[in-house]
Amino acid sequence: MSERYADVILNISHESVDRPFTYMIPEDLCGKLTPGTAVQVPFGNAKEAKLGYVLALRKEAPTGFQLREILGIAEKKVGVEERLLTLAVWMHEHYGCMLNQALKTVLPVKEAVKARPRKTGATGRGEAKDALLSRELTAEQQAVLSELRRAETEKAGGSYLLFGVTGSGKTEVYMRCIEEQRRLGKQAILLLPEINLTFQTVRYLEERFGEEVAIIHSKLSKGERYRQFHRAARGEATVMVGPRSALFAPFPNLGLIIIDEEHDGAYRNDAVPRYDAREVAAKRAELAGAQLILGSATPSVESWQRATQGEYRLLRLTKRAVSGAVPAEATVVDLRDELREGNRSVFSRALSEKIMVRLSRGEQVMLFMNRRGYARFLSCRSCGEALRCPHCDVTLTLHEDGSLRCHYCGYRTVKPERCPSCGSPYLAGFGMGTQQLVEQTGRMFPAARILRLDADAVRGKDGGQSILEKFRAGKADILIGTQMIVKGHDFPNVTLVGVMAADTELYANRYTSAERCFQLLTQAAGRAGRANKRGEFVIQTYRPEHYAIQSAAAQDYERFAAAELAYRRAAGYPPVLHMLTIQLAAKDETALTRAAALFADCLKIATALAAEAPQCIGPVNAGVYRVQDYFRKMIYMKHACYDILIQIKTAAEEAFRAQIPGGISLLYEFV
DNA sequence: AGCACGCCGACT
DNA sequence: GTCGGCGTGCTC
Repeated sequence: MSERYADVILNISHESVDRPFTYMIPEDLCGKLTPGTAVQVPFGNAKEAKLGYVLALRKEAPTGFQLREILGIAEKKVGVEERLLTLAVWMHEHYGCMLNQALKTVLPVKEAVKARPRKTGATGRGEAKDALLSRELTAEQQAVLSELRRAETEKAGGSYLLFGVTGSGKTEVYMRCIEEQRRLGKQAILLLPEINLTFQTVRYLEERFGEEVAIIHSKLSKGERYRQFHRAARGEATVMVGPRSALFAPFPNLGLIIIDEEHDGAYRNDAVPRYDAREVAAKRAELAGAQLILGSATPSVESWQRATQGEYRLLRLTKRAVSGAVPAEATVVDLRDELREGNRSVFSRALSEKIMVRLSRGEQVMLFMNRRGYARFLSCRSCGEALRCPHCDVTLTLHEDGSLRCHYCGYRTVKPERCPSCGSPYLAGFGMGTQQLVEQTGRMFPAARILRLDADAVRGKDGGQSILEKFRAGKADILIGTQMIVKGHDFPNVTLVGVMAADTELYANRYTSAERCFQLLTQAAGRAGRANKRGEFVIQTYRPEHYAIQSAAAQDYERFAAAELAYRRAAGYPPVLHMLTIQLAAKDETALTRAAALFADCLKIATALAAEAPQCIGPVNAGVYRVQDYFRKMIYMKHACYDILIQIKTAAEEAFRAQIPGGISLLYEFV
């Protein structure tokens, strides 16, 4: 071995040392290091040795440095598999985070926790058996599987979009694919949105894969999490199931990555690095030569476009594998007509009639309203001023206990007696929230037992579990809530779902608002009617003609996707063009303005040097300009080629950092 | 991130 | 004269 030197990345979160350093490899470590090995190195004048990771081995040393020696291999650290390291570098470049932040993401647990006696799983064997396998596959499932198997023998890898209606048996297809990989001696990763990682799911998977499945979820302790990753690294586990972070399971011979409910927003990490698990999964699959399967009944438009353009192979499951469940019957109510006819209540006549029917039959109702609190804002009837948060550029939400709260920063104050700007005592609440909806529902249906589930109800005690259980047990007739209630939970006795104001989502100032609206409505529709009871679904709206509402009512995904893609094309939004958003934030507004202008200049210069010029918008103030006393400005860059955006961003950032001292935070996100 | 180096104010 | 403030700059 003539590789006498190693490039090491240090485990220090600071941009000034966020680059590799070259060290000599001492005699006794020769041949023992591979990319990803955790090592102890001397650094600067630091008294203690620093932890670092070998990034690459090299034969020649760079000149101009007095090289120092690696002290030794850091024990009790899981070495990073080489490809995972490559993945970290890729994430560093694509999401604008520091290398060591990317590393921390890729190796979620670095430190071994003292080995504790293993908890014997509370998993009772046998009970979940009936819920799974041994069922005959449908013809469609067979076809999908043989398609996947054929591709596997032709050449490893490939990406697939499994577009399957609810109840078409996607999960069974996943299970068979995972078993196939096991037979081939390869490992598989199954990603699920956190909300789907329920006790039942976990038990089902353990039934199916026994000791070979490693499951991670948010309630796991750090030590247990570490153990699961360690089992994957040592080959004790061959299947990793979990949320986004399960993507980084250190499997040596990964053969398959499945992302279930791929449209789910939970696949975007909201902390640094702001990665999209679907993109990272595609990259990891590419590096490992593994197959990638994205599954959904309502795919994201990005994935749909890729599938229709042949980048992903489209696999369809159009028929329900389970007989009985019928899609809910939808009614769209135009709220403008209600007002015209003199109905000033929040319940349209159609909705209140349908609620009455359910109540008389002893069936349950869910009402969805995407705004918590009592009233959206409090404003003065004399001068028109609304009460605003002193730290953010938003109005304060009125809560039923008389408090005024900021939903951005958590600021709280009591409702004043008089208007702070003119002294008038006439303050009135506008815009209804869930708390007021509970009140109004109680007035409208005095006999009904009502429960509320939103972020406020969830806070504290058991995270809303008792509310859900109470409702499931039939101890209430109507459940009122925010989007929390439409995700995941199934209540067999719910036969009516009402969306109080479908438009709130549409008016959100984002290019994805129609897609979000469609997804929420589709999920809400899915809550109505199970098995033998036909469900009904009522959408109240001021824009009944909108394609998101029309296609959600018709439960026609493809119609929605076509309309949405046409809109994205016309407006030049993703996935037609890639869009990089750059957010600059600072407490000092003047410094921010200066920094934003400087960044824009750096972008201009970087653009001039690049082969192709992206479209740049901004700097403009963020939709909510100030949050928690930080001012925020945005710059948007759009271009058909992803790499051009990365290249220009990287060059601009370098020039920018050379000129700006600090106090300005910079955030990148591909949207 | 750490730690040293360096160049100006009040102390035994 | 020197002890110590933290601005600036470097670490393979």
